Amino acid sequence: MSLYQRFSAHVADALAALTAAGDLPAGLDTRAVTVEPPRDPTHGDLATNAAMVLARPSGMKPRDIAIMLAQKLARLPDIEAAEVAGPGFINLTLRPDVWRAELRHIAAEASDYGRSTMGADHRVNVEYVSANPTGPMHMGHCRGAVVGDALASVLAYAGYGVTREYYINDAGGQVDTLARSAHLRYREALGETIAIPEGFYPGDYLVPVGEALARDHGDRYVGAPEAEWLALFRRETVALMMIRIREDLKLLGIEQDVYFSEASLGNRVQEALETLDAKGLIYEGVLEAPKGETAEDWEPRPQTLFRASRFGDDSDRAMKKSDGSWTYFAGDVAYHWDKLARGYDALVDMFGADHGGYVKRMQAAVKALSDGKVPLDIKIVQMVKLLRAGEPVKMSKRSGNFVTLADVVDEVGKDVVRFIMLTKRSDSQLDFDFAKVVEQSRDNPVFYVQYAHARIASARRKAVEAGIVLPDPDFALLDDTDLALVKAAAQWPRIVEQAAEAREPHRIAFYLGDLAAAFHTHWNLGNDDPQRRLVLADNPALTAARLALADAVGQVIRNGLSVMGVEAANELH
RNA sequence: GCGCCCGUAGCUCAGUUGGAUAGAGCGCGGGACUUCUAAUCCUGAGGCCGCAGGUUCGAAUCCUGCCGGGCGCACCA
Repeated sequence: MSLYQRFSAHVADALAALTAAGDLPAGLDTRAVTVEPPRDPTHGDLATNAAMVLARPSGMKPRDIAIMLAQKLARLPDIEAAEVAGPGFINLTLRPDVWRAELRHIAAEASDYGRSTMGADHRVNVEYVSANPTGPMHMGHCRGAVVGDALASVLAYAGYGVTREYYINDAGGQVDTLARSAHLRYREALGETIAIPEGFYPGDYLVPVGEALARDHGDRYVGAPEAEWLALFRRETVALMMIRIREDLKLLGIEQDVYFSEASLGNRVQEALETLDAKGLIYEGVLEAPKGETAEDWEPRPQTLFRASRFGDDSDRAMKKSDGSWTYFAGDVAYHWDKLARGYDALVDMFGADHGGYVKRMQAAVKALSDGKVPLDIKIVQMVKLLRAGEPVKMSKRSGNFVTLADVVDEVGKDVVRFIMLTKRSDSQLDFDFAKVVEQSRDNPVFYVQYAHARIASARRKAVEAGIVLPDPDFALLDDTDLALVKAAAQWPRIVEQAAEAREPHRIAFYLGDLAAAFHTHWNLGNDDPQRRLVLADNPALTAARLALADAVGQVIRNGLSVMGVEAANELH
């Protein structure tokens, strides 16, 4: 039980006692009662809004409730002061020993400090990346990959059962184009001089694919009609591309649990359609022409439609094209139907910004298929603008000349890429400047956090080098200035729960920045006052206590970084 | 025309899901330090939270309507 949960329970107990004594009416709804650290630290360590929330339903004045509640809370041994403030807040100041105990708690829990049970008994499927297997990973995929992966980690850390999943779009026309492009490279590998026509994939990455195909099949398919090789080339090329993609993802430390092939859906598409049909949600019809800009080639066509508009979408959506073949959407419906069948309590999809228009129909489908029981949360990930010392990096998709994920990881490192991708809310645009992200300065949050961790490690090294014999730490030696650091570290369990609840992993990065700042501030006190330094050669007892304090901060930084998929450094170069 | 996202300090962004006097970094003003706990630090100024209403004890946060920016708008994936 975290510190916050403990005091939450104290407040609940106090309210129950007041109710039992007849000071509060029975049956009050206390769900809106919160116990949180106030924004302004001068207001104490914790504050509760209980009196204000309960004023109306109890027909009492907030201050009257607050005074009664504060008196009860003030009697608790862990609480130094309980004061009524403002419109009816109760500000709680905890005894310093509470923070000393928390310090022991951090040390004891170590890498588990901050883990939560909030997600126990809940299984969540997080689908991310899901890049088309038509080329290696480039930077466009990178952010969704990192954010999705970190989100999955946050949820796991918060106790959810998490499946990390990748949907392979290996069934559409793009994959045929890929197979044809690979066939060209195959002929090239056998000695032909080829020209790559417009509309084919021109990238060099298909050269080794062509070589592999040539190795495996000889010249059997050189002059053969497409029907003889297309399916084979499609399958083998996709398989090779997926190997490549998984290697790329591994460079970022990402390994997903399930790689789900669209092509493997088979008759599940039909089954999903029938499931919807049984609910009366499928019909043959003609969609209205889109308003506004008149599409030049629009004409009314009868299609098999899903009544998405009943579930909040703007329009009904086609499951089958006018020629009777499945739409991409139909496959995705079947895929989500499959996920539902696997028994998840919640689904999360990461979408690129350009797929924003797809959100409502997907949610409509899941709502329809699960009878509204399983929420589908779709997170939109905005573009990353690549810069080099302030100048935009030029990319041309046509020539196949894009910045690959592998190149970027190679240049700046996995940890930098991952951290930077989490330094902003995922639905806002992000600048990624190759120069800035490796800069060693206060401006660079990666460095700033790593530097704090490295300083902590170096302080202990220094104590050892100085030959200081450290006794067991006695936290009674720590004063309020030291304990302020514990308060910052003790926020971690809350941050985990908030990030999981909001499904916003960037909160971890922001928190670590704050925690690092608190540590650096504490460290800097030693500049003016040598007695405030962590390592004091003439005071082994205080050194031991301060180093243990620093270790606790280091532990929390490590825990946070590990959720982000970033390694903590013990020294920087 | 419709839908979604966004609008917070000069700039880049946070903002504990409705809490108290709205925060951080950069930049700007002032100061400290000639060092190794300075790969800086302290401090100050800077705000109509796009605008106008509404909901309530209380709104940057929720609702409505405008204004401004981005994205998407039948069979592609």
